[in-house]
Order: sequence, then C-alpha cells, then structure tokens
Amino acid sequence: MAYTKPGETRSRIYQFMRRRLLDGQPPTIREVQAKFNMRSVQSARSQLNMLVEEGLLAKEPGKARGYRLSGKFRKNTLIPLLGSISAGPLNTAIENIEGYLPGYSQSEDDSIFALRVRGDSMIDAGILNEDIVVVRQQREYSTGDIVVALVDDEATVKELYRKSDKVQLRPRNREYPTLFPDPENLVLLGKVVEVRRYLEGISLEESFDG
Amino acid sequence: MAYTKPGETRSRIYQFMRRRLLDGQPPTIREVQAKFNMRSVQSARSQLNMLVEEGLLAKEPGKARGYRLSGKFRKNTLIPLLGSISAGPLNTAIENIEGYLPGYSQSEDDSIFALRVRGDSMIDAGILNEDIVVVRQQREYSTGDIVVALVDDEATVKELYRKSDKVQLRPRNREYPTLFPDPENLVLLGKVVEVRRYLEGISLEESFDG
DNA sequence: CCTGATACCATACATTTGTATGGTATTATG
DNA sequence: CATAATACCATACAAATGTATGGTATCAGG
Repeated sequence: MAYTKPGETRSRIYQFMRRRLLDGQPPTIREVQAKFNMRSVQSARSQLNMLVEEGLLAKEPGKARGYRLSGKFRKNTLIPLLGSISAGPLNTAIENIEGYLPGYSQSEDDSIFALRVRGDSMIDAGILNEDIVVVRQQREYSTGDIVVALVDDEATVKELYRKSDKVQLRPRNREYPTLFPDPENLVLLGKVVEVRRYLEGISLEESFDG
Repeated sequence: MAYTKPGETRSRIYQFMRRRLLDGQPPTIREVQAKFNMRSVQSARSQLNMLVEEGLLAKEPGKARGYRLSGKFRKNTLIPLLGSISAGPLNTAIENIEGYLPGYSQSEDDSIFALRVRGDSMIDAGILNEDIVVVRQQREYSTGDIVVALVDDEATVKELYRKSDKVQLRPRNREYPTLFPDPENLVLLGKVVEVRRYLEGISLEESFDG
C-alpha cells in the first residue's frame, strides 16, 4: 500500500482539526485516526504531535480532547455587547453586558467589545442606526479611522482626523457638525474594526455571570 | 453546611456550560464539580443530567466532554463564505468556499451561507461594495425582504417587491434600474439576514476540505 | 411534623482517551 | 544505492473521564 506524500496527510489533518475546533468540538486522537482510515492510534498521534511542534496546534497534555488552535492564529471568541458605556475604564462597563456575539479575536488579550450605534451620524459610511460596531482598544490611532469616543459621558462613533495637535471627530452625514474635542479630555475607547447589522429580530445571547 | 436553593446551582452550572461550550471548550463533569466546589462527581453529574432532561443541554453518552448545547437553542456555527455562486442548487456551490465566518444558526439544518457583495447598488440600504451578507434560504419571501437572486447566472442583492404576480428586484441606489425578472425564471437564493463589514484587512479562515 | 423533592456525599467501576515502546514500509535526496 | 526522514502499524499501559449504587442532609409545602 502506497503512503501519502510527506506532509500531505498532516495538512489534511490540520484542516480537519481546525474545523472541528472552530466548531467547538475538539476531536479525540482516535477520531482523527478513524477519519483518516489509520489502523493505529499512534499514526494519528504522531501527526498531531508534529502539528504541535510546527506551532499550528496547541495541546493540554494528558487531557481528553486536549488539542487547541494555536494562539498564533485567530480564534473564535465571544464578543461582549455592552449595553451602555459611561465614563471610566472599560472594566467598569462590564457590568452591563447585553449579550455576546460570535466573532474573531486576533490575540488572546485583545480587548474587544461591541456597541449598538445610536443615531445616523455615520450613515454615509454605511453605519446605520441600531447597527452594531465591534471595537478594539488601541494605543495608536490614525487619521481616517472610525473610532468610538467618549464625549460628555456618552459613546459616539465618528471618523478621526488629526492634524498636528488638532483633533477632529467627523460625522459622515452632512447634517451633523464636526466635533473639535479638547485633545486632553478626549477619550478614545477604540477603533471600529467591524460593522454588523442583523436584519431579523435576533435576540442575542443572554448575559451570563457564572 | 447550608445547601443552595433548589434550581440555583443548576442555573449557574448552565451558564458555565454555556460559556464553555460557546467558547469551544467542553468541560468534563469533574471540571464542573471543581468549579462549584462539590466533593462528589455525582453531585455535578446529576445536575448536568437534569439540565439535559430540561432540554437545556444535550449530551453524547459515554463520550468524554460529551455535553453540547441543546439544538433548541441558537448555536455558534461557522458560516461558509462562498466565493462565487453559479447556477444550480447550493450544494454545487460548496466547491468554492472562500472561508468561514463565526455566526449563529437557529436550527441544525438551517441552510445559511455568506457572500461578498459586488457593486454599490444597495448603498442606500447601508450595504456597500465588498460587504459580506449572510443569507438564509427560505421558501417564502415577503415584499421588502433583501434577497439574493440569481440573474443571468450571477448572484445579485436586491430588495424584493411583489404585486400580484409581478416581481420586482429593486436596487437601493437611484443610479441603478429596477429589474423585472420573469417570475418563472427567477431563482431566489435566500434572504439576507445579516450584513457585515470588516474594516481591517482580515484574511478569513482559509478554506478546508477534509 | 411529615413527606417528597432536591442538594449533596463517598466510593467503586467501566469506558474512553492519552501515552509509550518497538517495529516495518515508503519517500526523498545526494 | 545508501541514508535519513517520514508514513505508517500493533500492542500494551496509564490516566482521564463517564457511570453506577447507596447513602445523608436540607428545602418546600401541606
């Protein structure tokens, strides 16, 4: 019986693992074995080990179904949808979580959250009232970024403009005025990295504490 | 030592399970036991069993980490992002999957897929060029639904209008004409239930076959 | 207070699943 | 062809995990 070319099986196993893990159902080694018609557990296991060594997978040794997607790669997580944001650091806002959205996160400690947009000041950027924006906290912001800023204790979505020391928060709707916040009092909660709109009344995940 | 009120622990266990399962890391019974400071495996197990009986959880008996979220409830799944859609049923289109998006699915056998929008004919509905629409196949469509239709072997996103037997596919951009497709040749691929826009160059999951 | 339901515990056992050891066959490459 | 790397196999064992049995303590309602 011919063997597969070196690396070929491993690549296919990785695809399989990836799908299963993203799907929330980590397989056992023996499931991999069966899936690829191997007659020995060890055949599957050694392939998996090599994937770990290559850094494509991670694992918790000894634990059943212990393979994980490597931290190097994007990972499915739940993004908290915050009901309202008041002043203060984000930690305090965690109190009122309206629900969770399934989404990506690049790195483990990405600070990502979601907000529902009120108003139509960004309508020309395709962000409508009631849309949900996914926001990532950052240190640096560039001109042209769509950001969430805290103005008068209220979160607002605007386009950021910077020229030397002056900062502008521009709406994308001619009926709204550009804001010229005092740079020292400007609080940027993060950059909008994604926009979502649910066209059907989808009740998001209830919040959980446990 | 006082016991918790009936139902209280169970509710908290459910929250825990839910989070872990949505997160793709099904816990073992003993993990639940430890999490809730129980001194017996069976304490945790019986609670979990009751959750299964209540229909809140499902399980694969005998399997390690075999608890799942019940099918009754919305569940995180991966939505395939189709590269291009040609004529024919969806099954044939599965060939060219560009990637996967994390998303919800209501029922197990929901036929859901995603498409990247080409063109700006729906710009007034806040759907821009390159946006991604999540589409659910349906039998019935109503006036006002935003649908994906197959016109000349190409998928197009439009607003559906119906009057007696006449069907219109209206763009939401005055520079584009309304289409009056022959009702018999009209192929509706589904209804747009969600719109997404990634503002950063996010390379979606590579497609996998295995 | 009585009673059933519920929350728990202790312990043992069965199965699933990860791990280890030692081997043969095939592929790639100089 | 010689050699190393790789793809596989068979079998055993150990650890993690699910299951079963038989209990005691607390809660809730009449």
